Amino acid sequence: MNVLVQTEETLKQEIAAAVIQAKLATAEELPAVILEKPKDKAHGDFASNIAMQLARIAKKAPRQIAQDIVDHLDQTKASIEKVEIAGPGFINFFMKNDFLESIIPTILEAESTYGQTNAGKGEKVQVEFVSVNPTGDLHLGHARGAAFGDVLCNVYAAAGYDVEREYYINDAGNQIDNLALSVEARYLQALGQETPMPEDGYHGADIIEIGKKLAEEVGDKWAKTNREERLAYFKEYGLKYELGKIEEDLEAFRVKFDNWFSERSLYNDDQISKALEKLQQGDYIYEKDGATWFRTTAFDDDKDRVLIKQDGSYTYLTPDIAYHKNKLDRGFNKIINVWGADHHGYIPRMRAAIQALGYSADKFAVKIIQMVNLFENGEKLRMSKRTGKAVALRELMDEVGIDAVRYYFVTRSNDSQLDFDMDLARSQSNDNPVFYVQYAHARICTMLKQAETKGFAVDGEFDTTLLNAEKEMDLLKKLGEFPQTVADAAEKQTPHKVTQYVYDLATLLHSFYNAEKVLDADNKELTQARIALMKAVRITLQNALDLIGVSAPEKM
RNA sequence: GUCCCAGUAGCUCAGCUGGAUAGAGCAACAGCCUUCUAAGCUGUGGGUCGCAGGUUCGAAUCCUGCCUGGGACGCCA
Repeated sequence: MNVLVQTEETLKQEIAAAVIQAKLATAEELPAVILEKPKDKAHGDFASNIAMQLARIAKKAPRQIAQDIVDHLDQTKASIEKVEIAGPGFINFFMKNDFLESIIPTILEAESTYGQTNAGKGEKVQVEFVSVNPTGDLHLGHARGAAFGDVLCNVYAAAGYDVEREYYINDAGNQIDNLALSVEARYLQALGQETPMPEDGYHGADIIEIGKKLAEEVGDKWAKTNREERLAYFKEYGLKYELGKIEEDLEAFRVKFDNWFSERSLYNDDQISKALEKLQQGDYIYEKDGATWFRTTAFDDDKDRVLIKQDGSYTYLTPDIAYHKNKLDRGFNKIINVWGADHHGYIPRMRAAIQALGYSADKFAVKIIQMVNLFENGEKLRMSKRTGKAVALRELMDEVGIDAVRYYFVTRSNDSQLDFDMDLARSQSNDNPVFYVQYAHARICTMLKQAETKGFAVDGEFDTTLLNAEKEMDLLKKLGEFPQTVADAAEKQTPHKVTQYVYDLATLLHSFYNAEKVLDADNKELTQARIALMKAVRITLQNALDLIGVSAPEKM
């Protein structure tokens, strides 16, 4: 198990015991003991604010309380080297260094599994993301959602959750009919006929491509047949083409789904009417103005929502409710939807639906991916699917590189808008932090190769107690944090914490590299210990990069 | 008008459940390669944490109001 976490737990227990022994509070009154890792090393390895928290209960000055706690603390049991009371009443703990000794062996043994925990206890989680309508290319904004969703899933899996990735295919409804009409227009144009695009048509280059392809494959065959048949064929043709392209692009972006869920399948076995029935049973449905309404205001929505329009067709919401029912019925403890910022207004009605279906609202979570503003030549570019001028994911991967794009997108918090500068991304300069991290990994690989040629045993015995330099201690502590960082990232659904972590670790490695020489023929013992340290850092860097979906090159 | 997100260094952004002197990268400035990769390291300068109240031992963080930017408010999807 994770040594650092264990040390922390023991310390917490000892503090709690000391508080009770010192009669500062009863077991019932005692608040949860919180240990933080101080930013400033002068404040020790852990710091506790328990004395301040107890000020009211114990009716004493915080510093006096802190002193009482320290007096009753079993320092040996908690592996404490030194305790200090500081500031308004913080207790700073300096731990014995031996708590770091087991970190390297732990990592070397765990190897690619280092960082994994059972924090999630096998809880079943489903993440639905991307889910772009199959009517055009994936663009920049989708890339952000794809990177976020994918890394979130990786993090979940590493933290011991049972996670499934799903893509919801909107293969029914209006937009698909529009696709057929757009394909038709492009097809006829490819045959040389003057044909206007439909009003709500899709203007992307991919549709032009489909038109040309069709014209080449079948000539004017479809120009002569009746329109209904033609459109039906074009719909399926376009759908298949677009989906294929999306899947291909995503796979190139290193995103693979476990499940591609078709909206149409909901129609096939009456899932929509069953969902409607369920709402009906709860009396959340009523008729008005010739339409069928869902009383979402019963669950804090602004207004009620139409489910069945006057013309008898469903709104987008209706099959979506059935879809969410389907997901929950599959037994997930939590379903997470990753949506673009423009859909955030949709959350209250979906949450209402979840509750009206009889599920607890906290099983349902939405992660909103804020907009990406694209800059080129210092100018902001508009992203519009309609006009087809958006920068495609494919283009990004070709020009910027997959590693850089993925890394960049998961560096930022999902609910912050971000600027993407095409010129900067293209430049491949050292402005790009992904190289910084990859370089750290490559550096270690080079050292390890050198070690072999210089006759050091790369898999030999080593004594970690020799690692006493400040930079070595910093590295060890950081290495020990990794499993907790991953577990935190999963629990808080903040994959960017892993990116921050890997960057920090790379910084410590570079700093260490410049301060200390690893391969030293005059000090074989220390060299062996440092080689082991380097191996542990390399493994951790690689594992973290794997979570982000970025490659860990052996040389650069 | 209602709702959501954001507002932190010149720029792009971190800041965990409230904690000690608010951080990083880029940009600026000054150093470091006969020694394991300089895509690196070390140091310096740079801040009314949008504004005003409140909560308390303590607020960038929580609450209220306001300001600014973006987005959403369809029997579209």
